Amino acid sequence: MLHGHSRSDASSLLQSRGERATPARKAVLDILLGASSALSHADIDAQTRSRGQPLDRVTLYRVLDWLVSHGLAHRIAAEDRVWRYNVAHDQDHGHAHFRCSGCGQVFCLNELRPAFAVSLPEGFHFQQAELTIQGLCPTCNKP
Amino acid sequence: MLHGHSRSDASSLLQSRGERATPARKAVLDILLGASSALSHADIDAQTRSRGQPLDRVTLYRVLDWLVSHGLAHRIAAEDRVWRYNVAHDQDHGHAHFRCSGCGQVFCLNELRPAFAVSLPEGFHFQQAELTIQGLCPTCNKP
DNA sequence: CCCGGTCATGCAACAGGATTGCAAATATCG
DNA sequence: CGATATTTGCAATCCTGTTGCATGACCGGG
Repeated sequence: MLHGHSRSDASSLLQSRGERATPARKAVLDILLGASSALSHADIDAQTRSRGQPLDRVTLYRVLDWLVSHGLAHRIAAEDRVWRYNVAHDQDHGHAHFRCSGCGQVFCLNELRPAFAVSLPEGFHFQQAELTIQGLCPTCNKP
Repeated sequence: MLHGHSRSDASSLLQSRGERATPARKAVLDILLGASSALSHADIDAQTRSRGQPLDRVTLYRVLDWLVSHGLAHRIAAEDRVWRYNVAHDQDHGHAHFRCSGCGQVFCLNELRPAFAVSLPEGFHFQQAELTIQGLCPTCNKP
């Protein structure tokens, strides 16, 4: 998987916010920056492990929570009841997600900003909407 | 909570499909028919218990699975990673859900059929879309 | 430079939801 | 009625995620 990010991106991203750039945070953020789809805790754990710098399960959970609460990552709940994370893109306007019914991977569709006219039943108060599209990802779509 | 369903609705619904109308299925389906929002396993368990006909945890899971796989119920995964169920309404066109950020309850919005122009990235194959709206339910919306 | 406090990490134990295996009970069909 | 298939219940297990607590790293002030 080719991509243009390097370790330093993660560091500088953290530093530019005046936050501590600890090894765990740098590693996790770097992994997220290099991912092409949203990653689960298990995915990230596997990557830290294969990089030879395994993190404690709990530490990983806490780093992810920290990244989310500091606006650096975004957390997605999918049908399989597993949290998935990706780097937060600009605003947190309710964007759309794509879930592959073949492999279960979740992709963020940042471009897609569907307009829909919402008319809720009496008494309901609207706050935010999220669109989830299900289908086949490029890999699973191949014959 | 007033509603017009009775035990016999569940029975006849099952029988009209030529399926076994066991006590467990009748009870669960009846509960679902009388619910105003999607119910979790715990919700349904509590109701069977308060009715004096408690079901085994596992039996309840299996009855729910059975109902879903036979098109009688619909299963929803919410942010809290708890399955919720409601009676399946006609077609299974991807409909919309409302999740209350106050109490966590999930409501099915059967009427809402938002139109959105989906243009997926190259290689992705569309199957179905689902809209989740977050906000406050009538109860939590009261001052 | 060192001390004291704050923040981060790791380990262990736990929690809650859901699933699996297996045996007993129940229903269906010939 | 008896053979067969389906349902139910119980126990044990799994999987994801959390909490408590002690240790270790970092930072800022003297």
